[in-house]
Amino acid sequence: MFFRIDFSNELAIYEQVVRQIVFAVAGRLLREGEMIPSVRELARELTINPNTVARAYRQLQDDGVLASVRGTGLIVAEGAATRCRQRRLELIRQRLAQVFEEARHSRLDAQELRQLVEEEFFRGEGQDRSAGE
Amino acid sequence: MFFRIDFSNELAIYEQVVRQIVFAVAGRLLREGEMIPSVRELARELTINPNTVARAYRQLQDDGVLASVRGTGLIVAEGAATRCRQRRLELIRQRLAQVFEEARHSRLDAQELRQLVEEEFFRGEGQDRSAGE
DNA sequence: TATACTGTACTATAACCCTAGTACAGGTGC
DNA sequence: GCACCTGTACTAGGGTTATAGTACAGTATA
Repeated sequence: MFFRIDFSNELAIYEQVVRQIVFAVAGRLLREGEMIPSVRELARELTINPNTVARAYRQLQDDGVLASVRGTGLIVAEGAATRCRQRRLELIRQRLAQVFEEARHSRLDAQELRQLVEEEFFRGEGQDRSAGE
Repeated sequence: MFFRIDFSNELAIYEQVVRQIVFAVAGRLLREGEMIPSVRELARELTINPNTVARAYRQLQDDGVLASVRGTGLIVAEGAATRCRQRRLELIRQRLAQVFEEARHSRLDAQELRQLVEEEFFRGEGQDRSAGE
C-alpha cells in the first residue's frame, strides 16, 4: 500500500491515517466503491495497533469518506472523491499559509523565503509520477 | 508581546512557545542579552498555565537559547541568534518539504500546487513589515 | 455447518500534555 | 527588614493518544 507513518511527527497516528486516506482518495489512488485494507491488515502493515486504525476508519465514516459493508469491510463512499479533493486543497493551503505567516512574522527575508520555496518545490520533482492514472 | 497560541493547533502549547521564541530571536525581535517575559507574565498574557511556560523556558535553556540570571529572570543567551537562524531555516524547510511531498504523493497537479503556493506566498504580503528593525 | 475473515465495542494500562496549587531560594527596591 | 518579583520544584488530577487483549455479530467460502 501507499501509507506510511511518521512516528516522529507531531500529528497523532490516527490523524496521519485519516489524512493519507483523504489524500489517496483525492488522488484517485483509491476509487469510489473500492475496498480499503482491513483494520487488522493495515495495522500489521504499519506496525501500529488495530484500535488506532479502527479509530481512523470510524472518523472517516463520520466524514462520509468511507462506508461500511456489513461483515465484509469498508469501501470508499460514493461522492468521496470530490469531497476529498476539496479537503486536500484546504489542508495544503492551510499548511502553506502557516509556514509563510511564521516566516514573515519572524522577519525572514522575503527573497530568502522565496529561494527556500523554490528549492523545496523542485526537490523530488519527477518522483511519485510513475504509477498510471 | 508578539506571541500567540493556537489552541486548535496539533503542536503542543509548550512547543509553540519554544518555536515562537526561536523565531523571535532569529528575527531579532528578541536580542541577545535582552530579558524575556517572566513565566507568570507570559502565562497570564497567553492565558495558559505558568508550568507550561516554565517547561518551554527550561527546554530553551537546554537548547542554549536562554540563560538564567538568578533571582532576576531569563535573558537571550549569547550566540543564540546564529543558532536560532539556522534552526528557523531547518524548521521552515522541513515544513515545506512535508507539504510538497504530501501533495505530490497524492498526485496533485503540479501546476495547481504551484498556483496554491503563489497565492499563499503573496497573501498577507505587506503585513508584519511595520515594526522597526 | 465450520472456518476465517470483516467491523465494532469493550476494559485496562502507560505515556504525555496541561492545569491547579503550593512551596522555596535568590535578587531588587523601598 | 519587608514586600515583591524572579526561576524552580514538587504533588495531584484530567484529558488524549496508543497500546494490549478479549469478545461478538455479520458475511463469505468451502
